[in-house]
Amino acid sequence: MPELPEVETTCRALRLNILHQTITKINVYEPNLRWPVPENLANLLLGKQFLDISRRAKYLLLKTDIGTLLIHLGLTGKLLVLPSKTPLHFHERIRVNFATQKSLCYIDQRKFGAFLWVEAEFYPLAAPTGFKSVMEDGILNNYALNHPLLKNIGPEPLVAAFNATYLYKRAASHKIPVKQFLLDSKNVAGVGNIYASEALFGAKINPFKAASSLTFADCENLVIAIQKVLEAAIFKGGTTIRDFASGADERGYFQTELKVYGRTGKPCYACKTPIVEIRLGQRSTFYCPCCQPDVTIVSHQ
DNA sequence: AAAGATGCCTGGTAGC
DNA sequence: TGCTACCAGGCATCTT
Repeated sequence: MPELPEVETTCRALRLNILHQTITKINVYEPNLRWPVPENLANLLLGKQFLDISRRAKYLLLKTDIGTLLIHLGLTGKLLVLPSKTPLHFHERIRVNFATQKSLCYIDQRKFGAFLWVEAEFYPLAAPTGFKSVMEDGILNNYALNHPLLKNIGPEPLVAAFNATYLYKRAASHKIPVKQFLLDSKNVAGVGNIYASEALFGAKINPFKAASSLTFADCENLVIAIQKVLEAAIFKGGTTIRDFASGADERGYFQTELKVYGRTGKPCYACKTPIVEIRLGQRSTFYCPCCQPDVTIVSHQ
């Protein structure tokens, strides 16, 4: 499933491959994604160019002069840039053809993704607090978009606004386990199930620990761990960008570096203790009971 | 008002 | 072999 690093890698690949190319044809083979694909999508996009491509959480924002195409990859979505003559993929739902004889192919087996349209009148807006650094860092290229799906999303994990001070303050009012806290995009954008477990391992924090009981030091460690694991995955994804053009992108980016996710019963890389799998908020959660001890306070008389 | 819990969408796969 | 349960991300909706 595409996590934030995959979406970011896709974003960068699209930027390299399809910016400023005139759209010549749009085929919608399956209009019933998570929400219906706008019926007039082809009319809207014909003759247009994508002038800017950015990411917010796990959403891709492809901007034209009249509006923005908002894409979410869902569970199984994939965007590939292929030669226009490439035969239709079995699970291909949408294809956007360019004058350059390239095509943007949206392949999504389970149709959980989304292709939505946001009129230009809803942007640009002043960047919300904390997002200016995105551009400054040169890591991401976000801009504000006034859309209901985006407006309640918390800070991007890789920007300066996401720091221990923010996290400590935010977590203080949330009594749920920190694992679930991290999965709520209102708290931090785009941290999915895999990276939540991985980051907690990196920070040596038990996933059951109440968010509100995190110490400031916990938050410092957690911010660093989240950023480290995401950046490492993005770096890895970056080395596979060429695959987007060849269509040979079948590898996934995170299979190599996972330390706890999916490693139930296997020895912890740090201490050899078997990794434990539990359910937390209907989600698989993995941790090392030795490296991430449950720190429930036991009172002694 | 804000936090937390639950349900839903699809389709492949594991287990029987 | 054919059936059911389960799982995934994240939004909508309901409850507290």
